[in-house]
Amino acid sequence: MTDAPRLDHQVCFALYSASRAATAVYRPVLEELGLTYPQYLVMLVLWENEPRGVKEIGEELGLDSGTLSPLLKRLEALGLCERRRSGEDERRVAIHLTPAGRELSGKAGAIPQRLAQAAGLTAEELDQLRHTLGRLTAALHDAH
Amino acid sequence: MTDAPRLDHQVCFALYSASRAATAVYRPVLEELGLTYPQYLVMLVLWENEPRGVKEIGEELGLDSGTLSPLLKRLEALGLCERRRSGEDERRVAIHLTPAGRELSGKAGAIPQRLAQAAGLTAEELDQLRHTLGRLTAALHDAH
DNA sequence: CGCACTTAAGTTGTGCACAACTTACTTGTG
DNA sequence: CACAAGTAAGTTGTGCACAACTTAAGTGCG
Repeated sequence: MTDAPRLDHQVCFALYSASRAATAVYRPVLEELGLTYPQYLVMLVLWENEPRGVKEIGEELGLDSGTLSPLLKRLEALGLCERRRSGEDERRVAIHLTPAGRELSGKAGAIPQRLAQAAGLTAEELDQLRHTLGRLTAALHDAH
Repeated sequence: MTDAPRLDHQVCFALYSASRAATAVYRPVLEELGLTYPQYLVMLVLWENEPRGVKEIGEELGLDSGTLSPLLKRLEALGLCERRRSGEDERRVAIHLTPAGRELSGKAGAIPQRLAQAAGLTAEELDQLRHTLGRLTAALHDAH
């Protein structure tokens, strides 16, 4: 057996480690806002455009209702959003931001710079990394 | 506000997405072995060298006893390892592989190639990605 | 020696991920 | 219209991650 299989494992482990390290950098900053990283991602989606259905949010983030339903209830309990049954389609739940939820966007503006500062990579390297990861994720999804 | 902060967020999200997509590719293969991805990582550490203390395994993988203690109990329940209190230092628990645990290494040998096939990247790109992720993870850890 | 300090592992509690399932609503087809 | 099929959201159960804490064993200094 060559060492090639070993290398591939390390790519997967490298992704797993880097992802956890990145969210660990975000954690103390997000804690000031009272958000977890997945909650922050949902807020980013809503800040971009709202109201949104649970399924739409899930498609943006690659999460299903099993993850999002309880998460959205927690955001509602924090007073950041409201869940309203759609009138046209009673199956849908439209997620609306509250004024407090909209306001949080301002406080969150400076957050992403923390990662850039902590990353130890140049802007070009970060850009290339993002691009490679995007291609990788798409290919992995195609592989089911 | 420029769009630079936005980009940085996307790097973090790209890591998060790629990591989940990669473990999703591993999942059905590991399911045949009855392992989850974190359990597989622990087995990789043990296949390399055993017995190991819980703390040593944790240092290799960046996990603490809060994660590893229950995980190791599940591996023990699967009959893959044994947890024995060390004689010299009664605080330590040495994790030994069972014959079944050692045998699983053979079945697991072909696993990492699946990711390579599904990745849609060249070997050089994977190698460079691994290297960049390693630098990134180290820098993020330095930033506490 | 005695006792504070440190360390290894485990426990508890919260919040994701994800599979599998349920419920309720909508849509398409005869 | 009726009803099978499809769809949106929620529920249940398992297994990580991680913070905060506990327990028990080793270490070092006065």
